[in-house]
Amino acid sequence: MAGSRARQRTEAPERRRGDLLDAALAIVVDKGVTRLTVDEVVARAEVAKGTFYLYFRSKEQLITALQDRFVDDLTALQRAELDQIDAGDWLGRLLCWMESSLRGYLAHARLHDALFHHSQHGHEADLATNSHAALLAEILEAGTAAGDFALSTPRTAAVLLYNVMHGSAHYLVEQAERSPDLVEAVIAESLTLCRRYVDGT
Amino acid sequence: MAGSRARQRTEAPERRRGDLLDAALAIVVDKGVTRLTVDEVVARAEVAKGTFYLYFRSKEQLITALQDRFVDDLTALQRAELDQIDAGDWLGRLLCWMESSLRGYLAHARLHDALFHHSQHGHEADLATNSHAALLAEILEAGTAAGDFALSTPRTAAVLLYNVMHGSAHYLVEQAERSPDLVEAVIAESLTLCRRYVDGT
DNA sequence: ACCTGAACACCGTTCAAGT
DNA sequence: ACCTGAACACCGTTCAAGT
Repeated sequence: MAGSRARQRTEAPERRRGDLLDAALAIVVDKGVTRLTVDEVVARAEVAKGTFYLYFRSKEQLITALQDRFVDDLTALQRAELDQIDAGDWLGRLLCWMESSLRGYLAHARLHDALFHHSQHGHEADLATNSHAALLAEILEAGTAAGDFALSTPRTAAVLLYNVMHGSAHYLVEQAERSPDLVEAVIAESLTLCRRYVDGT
Repeated sequence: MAGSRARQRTEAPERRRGDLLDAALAIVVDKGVTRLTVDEVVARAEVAKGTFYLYFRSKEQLITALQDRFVDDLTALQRAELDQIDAGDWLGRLLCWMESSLRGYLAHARLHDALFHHSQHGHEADLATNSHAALLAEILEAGTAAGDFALSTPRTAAVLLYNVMHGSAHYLVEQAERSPDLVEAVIAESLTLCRRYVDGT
């Protein structure tokens, strides 16, 4: 999207780095992480091969940077959605988090799958490094404090529910014959699980 | 474990294949899939490099074969555990599946992590190809038929609960300071989730 | 300071030649 | 039929030389 013509000898470093990330993103989307080569990244970004290593320590660190950007973007979008919900409606927030996460991941299925389904160190459900899971933890803690949720350890519950969401999204992405019905069924069942789980007995 | 001395010029093909798998397994455990090289596999199995390609189409197919063996072994063990539970106790079976899966994965944490946390095509929650998830689906269907579980779509529920288990196990494996307390807390919370979820309202 | 691209090292895969 | 290992191809990383 950032078309640069008549490139100067040197660019603002942040711009260069962004160009490389954008180039890598496009490649990952259509070939996956494994078949992405540094050669192709630098060709697309129109820089020499050595330049790549001025901005990234390795191919692996490039992928990590892409993952971070992906999660941060998604979380920011969701925070905006959540802000539309009435203060105090904690169950509503939880269901919103679950449903919009599932739909969000599905909307970016190819990228999500390509980025996360292979890497060495997944943040996955780690509340300390995954801002998306942390958002869920916030909701569960607040709802529990408000007396709406019957959870003895909201942060542990966040890990479990994050995995329900993440695994379900992944499952839907993998299903070759992914009918809209299947998507809706999995989302509905995920919301039922949320409701019953936080409700206590 | 299978010590072969004074190797013959040719071996029984199944034996050869097993030797290669065993060699690969040992390497994966201590270096991970990415740093496993075909060179090291053939060195450990004491065959020439070309021989590897008589038994496996590629390095990737070797990893898939290792994954399949891992899941099959684990499922077989669990089936034996489940057979010890009173017929008709479906909640007991479900809780047994959840707890013993978590403990089983943790016991083989390094291998599980090394094998599955990077691959291109995860069976993950696919009931058709993952015999371990299928076992859970069996329990949920039977328990629902018996009227013990209030699940409208047991097979979808199986996907969700499989992801709770798998994700939680993975989370525990990742946690650097994994205290026994954390393990117990996550297991207890997983069982609570199971109970509340299948119980209905 | 930032950039270049040739050279290097590593490793997955193939294949002509052996028994 | 099964096995060998040298040769090939590919690609991540480095580094001496340029502006």
